[in-house]
Amino acid sequence: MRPFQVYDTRTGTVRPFVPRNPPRVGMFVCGLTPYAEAHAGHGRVAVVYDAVARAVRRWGYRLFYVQNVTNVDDKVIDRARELNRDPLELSEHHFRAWLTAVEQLEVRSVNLYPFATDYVPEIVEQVEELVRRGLAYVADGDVYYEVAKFPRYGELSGQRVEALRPGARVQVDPKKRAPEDFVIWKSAKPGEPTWPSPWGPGRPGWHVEDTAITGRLLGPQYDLHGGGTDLKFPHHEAEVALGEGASGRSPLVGYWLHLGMLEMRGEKMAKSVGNVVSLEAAIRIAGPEALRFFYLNAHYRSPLVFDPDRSLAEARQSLTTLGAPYLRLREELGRDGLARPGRELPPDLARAATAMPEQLDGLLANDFATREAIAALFGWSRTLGEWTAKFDTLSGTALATLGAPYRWAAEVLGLFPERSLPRPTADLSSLVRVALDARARARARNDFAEADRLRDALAAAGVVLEDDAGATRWRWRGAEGNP
RNA sequence: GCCGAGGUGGCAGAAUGGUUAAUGCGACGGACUGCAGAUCCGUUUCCUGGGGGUUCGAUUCCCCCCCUCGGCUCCA
Repeated sequence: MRPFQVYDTRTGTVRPFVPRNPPRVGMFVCGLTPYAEAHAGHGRVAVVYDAVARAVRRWGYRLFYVQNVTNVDDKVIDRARELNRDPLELSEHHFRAWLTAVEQLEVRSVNLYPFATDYVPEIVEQVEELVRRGLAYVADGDVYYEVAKFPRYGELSGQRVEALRPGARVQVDPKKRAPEDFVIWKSAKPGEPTWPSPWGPGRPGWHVEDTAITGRLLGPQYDLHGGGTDLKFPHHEAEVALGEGASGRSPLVGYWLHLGMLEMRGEKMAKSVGNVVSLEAAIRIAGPEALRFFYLNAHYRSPLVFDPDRSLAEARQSLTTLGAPYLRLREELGRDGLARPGRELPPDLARAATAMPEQLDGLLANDFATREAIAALFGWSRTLGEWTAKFDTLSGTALATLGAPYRWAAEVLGLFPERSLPRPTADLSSLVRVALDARARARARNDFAEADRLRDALAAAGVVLEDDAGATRWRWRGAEGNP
């Protein structure tokens, strides 16, 4: 297991990571409330924690990664009512769309997406335990957590209960003993999905679902908890109070990893502002590889400016530059294979290539500094710049050696997925070659009108040409992740 | 008001108590092209919100102020 360090919000410091039960690591990330289309900010959550999970696994830990789905809550119910749809069906629909989107983004590391409604028995059990311990009280079919009974409340976020401004955004519920108390079980209202409970039919409050799920799947104490920084308070603070209150053990979470917000030209991305770019649209505009690159091209804790007119185009250009040598390598290897004869690498270059993955791990092991790793990868692409013209002289093994840093990026950062490889369709390739020959002959007799006509026709068929010194290269459009 | 995260070149965005403050985008120039594109090479010396302090030295550490973003108890 490779040691690494990580910033923990609770202590406000970067600390060496020490799992509770090595090599096992439990990680929970607050997932979607699928009441509407996911937006580009949600995509950052999916991609960043995916990269975290990939790295932790690469470093030899046995990670179990859970991302919950809040498929029943006020927003889901309200929205379903507006649309005259069933709430659970509505959230199921948006969750499916979410899965489709994140799969395009190469998010492959989540072990389980538990739905809140599948954990109602665990939720009820936890609420009962809290009532039994005197930390929660029943009022008219609702159950509230009594914050005053949990002295550590506020430790995660640094909030002092007496300094809060009650009702700043949310109406204070008159049934509460204190404004800071929060509901953990809600009595049924007409037309809402409900479940039986000792306090009558009702449904879970928001915060408990997470601790009930993690209690069941990860135990009373686990290692990593992620989510947007906007959830730090009250949601994560409430999770601490619930989880530690119910189990009597502290801390609930070893390391809290909070993700910076995606900012739309200095404003938060929000439906009310009307500046939301849906995740699906961002994927369509940028291409999934470039969008993933965009998210990882900043430190996860920093806010990240998302300018729809610039960010995605810039990410796409950057990724093309970064991957250009790798694209060439894969073209050569895809055609001739590893056994291809040719020159071997100068020893220092071979050594540099072999050493890169370890260096990249080292950079990432410092609080998941994906941006640092990407900068180093750009350095590698620049090193290969002068070699790209000579790739056709190198042996297959030499080419594979040069590709090591990119394979690291594919494994850990999820860049350069296999699907962006040139399509190896030999029969079509021979047809393309026929057209290229015709075009070469046209050019030889200076018939450029005919040459351009052939080039345009090939382009229309998805074949991109590059005239280079002496030779014309071609590849399928989309090979660089450009649909 | 309180809590938290931030403020770095035209833009995005790293890092650091100390020679030229990464990297990318953009821009400009060049190579290659019939042209275009892609690719490659080079240039882009005057960039760390403001004011104090500590220090031989501060962008980094401390204090005050300004600004932005997130949160303030079922919230986008």
